[in-house]
Parts: sequence; C-alpha cells; structure tokens
Amino acid sequence: MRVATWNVNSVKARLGNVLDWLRAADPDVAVLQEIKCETEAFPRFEFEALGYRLLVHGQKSYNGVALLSKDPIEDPKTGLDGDDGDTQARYVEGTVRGVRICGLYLPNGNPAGTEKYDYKLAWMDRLRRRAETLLAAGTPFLMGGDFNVIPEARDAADPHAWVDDALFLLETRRRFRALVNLGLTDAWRALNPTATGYSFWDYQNQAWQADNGIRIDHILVSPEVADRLDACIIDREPRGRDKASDHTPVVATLSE
DNA sequence: ATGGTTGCCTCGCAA
Repeated sequence: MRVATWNVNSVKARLGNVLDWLRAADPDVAVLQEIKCETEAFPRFEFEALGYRLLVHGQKSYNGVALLSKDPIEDPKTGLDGDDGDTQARYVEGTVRGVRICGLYLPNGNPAGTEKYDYKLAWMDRLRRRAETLLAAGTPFLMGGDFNVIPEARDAADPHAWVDDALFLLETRRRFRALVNLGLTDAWRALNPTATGYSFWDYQNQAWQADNGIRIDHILVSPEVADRLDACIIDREPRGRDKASDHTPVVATLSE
C-alpha cells in the first residue's frame, strides 16, 4: 500500500496538476492539504473518476484537508479533538485496510510571539494527545501532512534563515520531538538517513531554481506500521511544473 | 532590504 501526502495550495487552481500526478503515481491513499474550498465545492467527480473514495473537510478560502482512498474509508472523523471552539479545517481521519490514516495541516504559526504561534503550539499539543489515544487503543496509524515543522537544521537548505521562524523555533521542534518520542517514526528520515530532501520551496526569490527548500511535509507512523515501511520518497517532479504548488508530494510504501 | 510570489475573492490576508 502506498500512501501520499501533498499540500496542493488550492485544489481548484491545481486540479490539472493534481489529477496528472495521481494518474502517474497512482497512490492507494493520499491526504491533501490546503484545498482552500468548502466541502461542497470540492471537485469530487474528477477524483472519483480515478477510482478514489473521498473524505473531505473544507472551509471557505483557507485551509481544508481531504483523504482519498481506492479502498473503503471506515470510521470517518473530521476535526482534531481538544478545542470545541476551533473552526479551522485542518484534520481528517479514516481507516483504510486496517490502518488509521490521519491527514493534517498543522498551523503555520507565523509570526512567532502572537496568538497565531500560541494556536500552533496548542494544536501540536492536541495532535500529540490524539497520537497518545491511538497508541493506547493499539490502533496502527499513519499521520501524514504539512506539519509546518523543520525537524532539524539539515532539513533546510539555509537553516540560518529560519532560526526565528515559527517552523523552526525551539518550542516547535520540541513539540515535534515529543510527538515522535511517543514511539513514532519519521518515515522519510528513517529510510533516507543520510539524504538531503526538501518538500517545500517558496514561490519567492527563485527558491525552487536555487533548491532553497525545507522539509516540512512528513509521514509519521506508529510502531506496527513502521515495521511495514519499505520505502519513502519525495517526488520533486510536480514542483517543477507550470502552475505548481509550492509543496511536492511525499510517498510511503508499506508492505502488505 | 519590509522587497519578492501565489491564491483567495477583497481591495488585505495568509502562506
């Protein structure tokens, strides 16, 4: 089973690119972030025509996540527990072939020192609690998405440029480590221990052309899923296209 | 250095 994560930066603006990639890469499961449309406005027909079932959690203009699967999606859940007043569409969850697939768009948090950063840190605490709950229940799971976290300096082409950024601040990295330290595996790092790889390049300053990227899109897996990891790749091809998203897909391969 | 780019759909905000 191959599971992909991709921040598409508007599913409507990116529809052709996203469908092209799904046809070529043919993942069994994909989680998409920043669909930037309401649930009812998601272009369902085009994805269903490729054989995907859909679980969509959208909102107007901003955020929005979706889970795509060629196999049935059981026990669908939208929204992350822990804050009933949170109206931002950033989390979707469903079980596919016995694996709980969690698709997430973690808050950016910039600028640091504002309520935006407080919201990010609180959201990370809620995500950790969700992972604890799934672990306690013995549920095999995979968390994929745009974490908006640069885990280590080697995950940025120019780490000095990010030292005061919400994606790389100590409190951000500390919470990411707390999540991983529950016993999760960063699939790409585990399978590419000495590699340099990025999943995001800013639209500005020719970041893509200069390969001035950061690795912020991650697939974290629980121990039983980690034992099934065969590969994890970052597919840079879509980032080089016309009208590209600023993110590119990450794909994990699990043995059966 | 407060630029630079993209998407939403308003004339600014978020990334």
